[in-house]
Amino acid sequence: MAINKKSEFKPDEIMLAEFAKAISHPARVAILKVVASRQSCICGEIVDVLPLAQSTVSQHLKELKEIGLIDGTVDGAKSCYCINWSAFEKISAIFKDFIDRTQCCKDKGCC
Amino acid sequence: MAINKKSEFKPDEIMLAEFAKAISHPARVAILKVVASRQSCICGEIVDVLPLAQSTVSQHLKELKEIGLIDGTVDGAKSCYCINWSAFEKISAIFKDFIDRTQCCKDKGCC
DNA sequence: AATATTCATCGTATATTTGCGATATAAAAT
DNA sequence: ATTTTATATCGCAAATATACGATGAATATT
Repeated sequence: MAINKKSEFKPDEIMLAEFAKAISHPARVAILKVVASRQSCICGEIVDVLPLAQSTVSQHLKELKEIGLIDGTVDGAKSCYCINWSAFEKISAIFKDFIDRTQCCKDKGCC
Repeated sequence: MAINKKSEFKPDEIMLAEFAKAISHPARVAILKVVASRQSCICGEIVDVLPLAQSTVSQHLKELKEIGLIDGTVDGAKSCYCINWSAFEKISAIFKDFIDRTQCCKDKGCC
């Protein structure tokens, strides 16, 4: 590949693609659902309900944390994760905006 | 990796992840925007506005076609692409449903 | 008929992702 | 003090994704 062309696109296109990538693996979708439904939970609880090794789950958690969708705080020997709701809302808005703007092309025949 | 664990997740989690993957690259986001804004357009027009080689664009178009987001029809020597609106709406609904269901965890403290 | 245009596909190189076991670290329990 | 528990990180292997040039097939132009 040699060169990474991603940076040559528009900032909003890059941002949307990055957020989409964050939920582009069923494990991360599942993790978000578990964390959201329990308000907060420790890593071990997530490992228990996923068909993945602890180290793999930890890696997915790290990715979700890096994109900002979840927060992780150390609680003794445990790590407690929860949804970062303000980030979640911002990302949701970007998704909905993309959908609406695209949809508008169908309805109005313009953009 | 040896084993692909994706299939061990729930169907709706797999579906959401697949759709997210379809827009997880800025090139594909850009392609969708171009195709939608012009109602339909030929491959060459997309190549003209993207910083990618023709073969690379063709590959991204193929991915979008495989997930169903766009339709492609041969028009002489040219290939004409357009948004598959019914697929787009279905996918939009899946995204919005995920967002709403997650959001509900914040508001109601349950799921 | 010969040439040019348009585009999909193939082959290839490189980068990234996915997944796991092993290990390290820190806290908790014994 | 030792052992157990919880989790992050490292190192590795395999799978996927990204990107391009070359080629082929089909249509269009000359």
